[in-house]
Amino acid sequence: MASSELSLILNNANANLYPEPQPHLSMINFNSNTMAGSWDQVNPQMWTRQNVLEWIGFHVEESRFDASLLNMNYCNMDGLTLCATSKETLMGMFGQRFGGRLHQNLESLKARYANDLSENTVLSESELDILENILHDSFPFMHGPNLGPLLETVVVQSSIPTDNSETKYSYFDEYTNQLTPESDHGYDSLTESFQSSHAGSFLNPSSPESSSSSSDSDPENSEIPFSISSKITVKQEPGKNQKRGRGRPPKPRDNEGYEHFIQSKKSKHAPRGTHLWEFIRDILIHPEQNQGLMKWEDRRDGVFKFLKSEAVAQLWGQKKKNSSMTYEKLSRAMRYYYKREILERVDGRRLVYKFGKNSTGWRVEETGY
DNA sequence: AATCCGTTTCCTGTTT
DNA sequence: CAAACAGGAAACGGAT
Repeated sequence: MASSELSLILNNANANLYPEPQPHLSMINFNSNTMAGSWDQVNPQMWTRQNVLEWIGFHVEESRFDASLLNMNYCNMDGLTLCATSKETLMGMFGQRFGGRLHQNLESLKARYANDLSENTVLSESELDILENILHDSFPFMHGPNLGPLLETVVVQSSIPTDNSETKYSYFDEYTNQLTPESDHGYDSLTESFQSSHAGSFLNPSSPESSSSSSDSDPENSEIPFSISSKITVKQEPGKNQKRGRGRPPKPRDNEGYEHFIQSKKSKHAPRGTHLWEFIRDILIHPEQNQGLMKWEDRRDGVFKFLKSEAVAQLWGQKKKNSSMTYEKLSRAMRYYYKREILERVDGRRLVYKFGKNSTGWRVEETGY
């Protein structure tokens, strides 16, 4: 291949995949390992505040949403409260897109546990009254008609089966071509220009935590607008079907979840740029951008192939500011992934690899296509 | 300062 | 024969 052609490919691919560094992003890392957290194993109605935070964080990561625009007050609620929140309200709190996305995902999670719940989640009249009052308190900006659906969410939706096909990941459609699904290290990608143009206005207009990096973000003083589960309990047969994690829940201590929400990016594994496997994944899931560098061999199984191995290596090197990167060296790093089960071996097929169980963000269900 | 992690570099040998 | 694959060993650079 002529070197000019190669450099053209590299420049285009890099420009497409990684357009502009975006310093304001990635201020928050909700979960450095980016897999769904423990919330994924638990009925949303049983989520602790921590679970809710992790869940929001997961979606922030996954959609590469600019977390600094979140109003943290809106994130401080438990699962029951969350489940009681209507789509409209979520959109009001988190914006049309992100709120809608959260809602969609919440619906499918609720549906997943609908059967368990239908027999247990019955609120008494008095509980309903209390709930209604709480909801009024929690959403003072909402009036009459909005609360009806909110209540219905708690009482009715938990028993709705998975029939609302429209909700199933359909939110991905509008993101599909722009989003890099979750990634634990917030490196720049083509999603970011998208981010900045969509994350705007709705959130955080008055949030005290918004951008101030200084001393004012004091979680102790932040308001906690929602708390239902602390005042109301869902009726359950004692000891029956209590779908919650084993043992003692992670030490919560009010507002610590909030703290964690803010801090985790700083404290845990800070961003170190992308990992190789994420880089590869992102090439694959943006086929329109990848200049024929790689292709899926089996999309569902996560099997893929290098078409231009040296070009990919150059691109990787370019990203790491290492002009001497070669496929030979890159492939050594790939082979290290076998042990960690980020990749699986594919025997007898040259330049073919397969994503393993410890990789995320490449599946159809995750990317939406 | 020490250590850990995820590579990067180099190398020898094997397979396709 | 060339290109890939396999992995050991050691070095490296960033982060904790």
